Order: sequence, then C-alpha cells, then structure tokens
Amino acid sequence: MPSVPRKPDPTRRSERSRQAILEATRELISEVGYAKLSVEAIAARAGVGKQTIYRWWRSKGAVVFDSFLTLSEGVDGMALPDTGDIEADLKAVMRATVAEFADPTFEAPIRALNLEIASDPDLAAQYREKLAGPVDEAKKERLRSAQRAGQIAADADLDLALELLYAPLYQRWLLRSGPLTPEYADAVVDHVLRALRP
Amino acid sequence: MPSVPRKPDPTRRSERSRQAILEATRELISEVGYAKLSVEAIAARAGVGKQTIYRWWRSKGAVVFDSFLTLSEGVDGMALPDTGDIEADLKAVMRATVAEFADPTFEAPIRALNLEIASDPDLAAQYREKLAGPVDEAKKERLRSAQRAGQIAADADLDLALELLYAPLYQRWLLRSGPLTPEYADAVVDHVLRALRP
Amino acid sequence: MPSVPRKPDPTRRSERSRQAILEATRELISEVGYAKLSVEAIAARAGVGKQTIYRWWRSKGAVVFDSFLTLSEGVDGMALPDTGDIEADLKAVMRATVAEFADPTFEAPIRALNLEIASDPDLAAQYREKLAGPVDEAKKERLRSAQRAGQIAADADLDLALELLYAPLYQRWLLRSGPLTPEYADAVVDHVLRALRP
Amino acid sequence: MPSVPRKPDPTRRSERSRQAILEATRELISEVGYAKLSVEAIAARAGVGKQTIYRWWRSKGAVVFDSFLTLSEGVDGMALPDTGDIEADLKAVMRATVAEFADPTFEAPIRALNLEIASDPDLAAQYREKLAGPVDEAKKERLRSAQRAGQIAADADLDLALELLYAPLYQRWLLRSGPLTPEYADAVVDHVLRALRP
DNA sequence: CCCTAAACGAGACGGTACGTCCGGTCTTGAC
DNA sequence: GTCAAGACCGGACGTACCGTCTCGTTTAGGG
Repeated sequence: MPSVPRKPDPTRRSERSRQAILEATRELISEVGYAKLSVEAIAARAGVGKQTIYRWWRSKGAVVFDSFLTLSEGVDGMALPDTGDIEADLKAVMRATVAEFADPTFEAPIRALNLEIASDPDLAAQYREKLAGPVDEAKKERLRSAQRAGQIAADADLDLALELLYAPLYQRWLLRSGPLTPEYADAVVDHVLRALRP
Repeated sequence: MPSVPRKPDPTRRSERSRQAILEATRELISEVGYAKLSVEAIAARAGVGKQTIYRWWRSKGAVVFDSFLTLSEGVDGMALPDTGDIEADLKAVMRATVAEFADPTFEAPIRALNLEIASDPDLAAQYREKLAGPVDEAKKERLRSAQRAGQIAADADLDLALELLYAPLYQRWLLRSGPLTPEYADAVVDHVLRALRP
Repeated sequence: MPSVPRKPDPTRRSERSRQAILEATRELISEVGYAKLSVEAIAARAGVGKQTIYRWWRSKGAVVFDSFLTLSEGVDGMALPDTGDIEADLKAVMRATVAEFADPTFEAPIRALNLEIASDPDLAAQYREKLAGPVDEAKKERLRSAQRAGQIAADADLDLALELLYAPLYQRWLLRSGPLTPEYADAVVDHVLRALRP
Repeated sequence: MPSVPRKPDPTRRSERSRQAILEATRELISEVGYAKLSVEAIAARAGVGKQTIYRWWRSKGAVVFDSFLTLSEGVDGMALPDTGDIEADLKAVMRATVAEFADPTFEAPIRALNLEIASDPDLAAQYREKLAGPVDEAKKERLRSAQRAGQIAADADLDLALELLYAPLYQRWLLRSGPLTPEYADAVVDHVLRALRP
C-alpha cells in the first residue's frame, strides 16, 4: 500500500491557524534568525500541530515566503512618485531601497527570503509573480512616463533598465561587497540615466 | 579543568585528509545539492573522522568555501584578453560568464558558494579577499587599459563600472528572474559602455 | 456552556456502520496484527467516520472485544459432548482447544483479544460475563454430569477443576513456553482427573 | 544507496547510559504505567539521546524486558526452601507468588513485562532463557528432592507439574478471572500433589 | 410530506510520539 | 598529537495516529 497522500480540501482550511503560522514565522525570523528557524518552533509558537503546517506548505521555505506575501499584500496598486524629474524620483526611490537594506529589522527577514528564493526555483517563480512582478511594473510605469517626457530613450529596454539600476544595490547588499550608501545609489542612477539618454 | 580547546598544530595536519575532504565536498554538492550536504556525508565519503573536519573548519560553510578556493588557485596571476577593443573584450568575457552560469556542472556548486557567502559575513570577507578580489583586479586592469586608450572616461569609478556590468548577470542567475543569454550580456555591455564614455 | 456531550441515541444507530466497523477490525487484526491496528485504519477500511467509532466505543480495545462478541454469538446455548466417558470427552475438547490455538487464522485475533483483556479490567469483566462465562458453564455442566456418574468427586470445586485443565494450555500458548500438542492436552487431562477422583 | 545500517560496536558502549536507561524505564513504568511509557520519556529521564536507545534495543519492549533482567540478576543461584515436607514448601512458595501478584508495586511492571512477552516471540524466548528458566530449574530441583523422598511419583513429568501448579495462578492474575487468595494457592497445591502421588 | 434533529462520511485540527538524521563533542586505539 | 572510527547528547525532521471538532449530507421519525 503506497499510501497515496490524498490532498487536503482548501475550503476547510482554518484561517485562524494560517494567520497564526505566518505571524509566528515572521516573529521567529526576527528573533532567532533564519538559519535557526524550525518548523517545530513555528508550530509551537503558533499553537498549531506540525501536521497543519505540512498539510498546507511544501517546505519551510514556502512558509517563510508566504509570511512575506502576506506582509506586502497592500503593495499591489502602488505607484511610484512622479514629480516630472526622473533623476530626482529615481534617486529618492533608490535611496529608500538602500535605507531598507540597512534597517536591521528588515535585514534578517529579507535575507532569509532571498536565500530561500535562490535555493528553490518554484519559490522564485512565485516570487516573480506575486512580489517582484507588481513592484517592477510600478517602476517601469515611472520609466515609461520618463520616456513620454523625453528624459530617456523611447526605445529603451525597461526590464534591462531596472536591472541596471537595482542589481548593483542588490549585489552589494547580498554579498556585502561594499558600503551601501545614498551616494552610491545616486552614482548608479547617474550612470544608468546616462546610458538611457535619448 | 574546563577543557580549554587547545588549538591544533597546523604543521601536523594531514594533507591527504584535507584534500579528500575538499574533494568529497565538491562531489557531494554536485550530486545531492547544497541543501542536503552534511558534514557526516563528507566525512564518510572522504574516509575521515568528523572531528578532523571540525578541527580545521569553523562550519560546513567554511568547508564549502575552501573547496572552491582550491579549485581556483591558479587564477591569481590571471589577466583578461586585451585586443584594444574594450567592447569586444568585455562582451567576450561577459558571454563566458553567462556560459559558466548556464553550465549545469558549475551551477550547483557556485550557487552553494553564493548562499554560503550571503549567510556568513566572515566568509563574505574571505571571498572578497581570496576569490573576488584578484579577479576584479584583473578586470579593472583591463578597464584601466581602456581608460588609457580613451575608450572610457578617465575619471570613471571602476568598482562601480564592474558592478554595473556584472550585477545584472548575477541577479538574473541567482534569482532566475529572466533568461541569461549572450545577447543579454551584449546589451548590458552596450549600455554600461555608453554610461562610461568620456 | 461546557459542552455536555449528550449521549447518543442507540435506536438511531446505523447497523450497517456497526457491522462494517467490526468486520474491518477483524480483517485488520488478521492482516497487520494487533500491535499495528489503528482506529484510523478501521475507519478507513469500514468507510466510516472516526467519530462514529468514538461515539459507540470507549476505546480501541472495546472495538476489538466487540468484534469477537459478534463472532461467537451462536455459542450461547452450546453444550459439550457427553458420551458418558469424561476422560474421552475432556480429551476431545482439550485437543480441539489446542487445535484452535494452533490455527494461524485464530492465533492473531485471539491473542489481540487476550492482550486487550489483560490490560483493561473493564473489558476483563465483560469478557467473563459475555464470553467466558457461558462457555465455562457448559464445561462445568459436563463435569457435573461426571460427578453424577461417580467419575469425579462429588464435592470437587468445578471452577478450580476448569482452571487446572485449561490454564496450562493457556499459559503455554500465550507465553509460547512449550509445544502445544494433543499429547500435552491428554497428559493434563490424565493428571487433573486423577486429582479429582472420588 | 540502501543505507546499510552498520551495527554498533558493543565494546564502546557506555555503561553509564545503559544503566540510566534501564533505571529510567523502571521508574516510568511504576509512575505512568506501561501503556503510557514512551521512548521519548525514557530518553529524557535518563538524560540520553533517543538514538542511544535505538542503537542498542530493537523496540520499547526490549528495553522494558532488559530493565527486568537487571532487576533479577541475583536470582540465578537461588534455591527453594526444603523442609522435607513438599506440601508445606509448595504452599509457602505459591502463597508468596500470590502475594507478589497482589502487591501493587509489582503488579504494573510484571503485567507490562507479560504483555510484552505475549506480543513478541523473540522476547518470549529470551524470557524463558534468562528469567523463567533458572527459576523453573530451582523449582524442579525441589520437586526432584520430593521424588527422592517418595512424596511424588518417580516418573512424574516435572515440567507439567510446574505448569499445573503455576498456570492457574497466572491465569487468574492476568485475566482477573477470580480472587487470588492464599487459600486458592493451597487448593491448587492439594490437587496437584494428589495427581502426582506415587 | 415536510421538518428537524440526530447520526453519519469526511477530514482538519492541536497534540504526542515515533524512528531517523545530523550537528557538534568526546573517547578509544592505531600510527 | 593527529588520525579514523564512531558513540554520545541533543534537537529537528517529516509521518502516523490520537481523540476532538467542525463541516455538509443522509436518514428517520413526529408534526
């Protein structure tokens, strides 16, 4: 008897347990760090049986991921500031990103999330669809506005533009390969805008 | 007497064991992946006592890291090709990087190494010093040659230049956020050179 | 309001479910053995909700016990053979008992039942009343007949007599402390009859 | 890789752990009863890793069994009292057995042991060899003495004699099928001696 | 004939324990 | 004193069941 694992019925899922698990996960990542996070501890903190976690998530990584999804659910309709000055606007956004990376409260969980995504292609796909996608779309919308204003080339590849802007920040932060300062953000913006000029 | 762990005498270290451990580590990362790599398995595969691993390395990550150091020992004196055409040279190098990332043989170990570095600031420092540093220096040397040839601005920040070039590739690869093609490498080079023009 | 568990109404009990549960129990004891018997498995096999089991039985042991009661319902009016020769009759009955103990079909369930009874005084009481009692009464009736025929002492303690006869068989079987052969049964009968002679 | 479970080296076994485990087992059986005894609890109480238990014992039952072996190690050379009066001596011994069965301190562990033996043929074999065997030999020695004294038949089957004596007590105790009194023990002895008379 | 209340199947839930794996420490005997 | 070997304590893993608790869905009188 190969014990066919019947799949659970989502309509009967306990929302209370789901919330408790995601909240416990977020708390524990902040408290003990991602490396020492255990399903056992999540279940205990959430007042939940371990099976309830394994029933609804494939892996610890999936729980971690979901705990972030929930955090940033309101981001969807988000739009970036548009003062008409693409350079100023980008620098503001990039400096905010730098500040977020520097904030020790965010540092640990975001790092956990990124390690999880880097390890698991499935989560990476979900990440792009649910988290990165909408945010990137908002950013590209701002770049399109700049295209219309003639501030960057009309035929610029906006996906590439985004990567030229953010990847250097991301890499410095993830690998700690250099100081992550507002000035650095500014320098990146200056260079990339130069590359994108009409 | 509180067992003061006298530190081992490196002169008596068994080179044979060291090699066996590093080799077993490389093999196992390729075979079972980084997530399922265990000290136990390394010791068994290497025909070595676990203590011998713990005696000489702080953590599993340190072993993984060292297993790469050994791999790339000959890289030190390396210089990049210099045909006089910075654009062609950069595209060649970047396309090689893309190919390396795409090679399934390298994929797993490099990913393991990067996860380890992202998790452990100490290893990150070692990484910069021992691995990234020399390679980056060679790359910067090529850029300096281009500066002298007037192909890129004399006052360009070469560290930044390197990051603008490599970070987009790195990010796409690590997060699987898009296709990693030679054309993509070319596009990045084109943009960055534009930003760096005198 | 502390959920007073109103007790179920037996008149509305589903006979179909009851039968399915008892049958599934018997099957599973034979198939996987008593130690690995689980309420979950019984419910699944019987196509029944777990609650239906817990509604009508106190414990797994109670189900096991009941599954035997049902098996041996027709035994009540049973009478032992009476050829007039107590020795021959007893030997026949005892040999039959030996055969039953040796039959692998009966072995597992009977053992399960005995372990359950040995663990739970309540079940033991039920066992005496519902199963052992009637059977013992039939056996004692045969002994009384022998008393009237002057084959065993008129003042013999028949309960003790039964125990002298059956306990040695039972012990050998339960603890596997020796071979359980027809000859052994005969020897026991011979000795006990000698002890009971007028 | 079928993970060949290499067998442990008994010469390196920790005697301290072994003792702690057996002692914890005895304590827990007395405290919480056999049904609620868990390997987890034994390990915790003994201050031992669970693996250390699973390394040296096949099952929980085997641990329980061993914890009894250790208890009764001094019994080996034991000899029964021999006043020359077999009836008096047997009654004394049987009454002692009755008392032991009645003692609530012994009740739980002995019952646990018997359930374990009844469930597991391997343990049953060990039981006969290590525990029951020596004790039975002492009892048979006393019976042989009675044979020499002409109190019981010279050709009596002493194994059978032992079973006729003890099985009724054992059965009454295990199944709680009747009161276990000194008088009952006496009655059994009287009958069995009558059956064994020369 | 419908209404309603109970029993029912299904199975999610909070838990406990399972038996396994591995981390990191400690011990033994060979070299 | 390092080494291979591996026992040890501890703790987390992912699974199996426990007994309880909803969920709709039958089902069977009583109105």
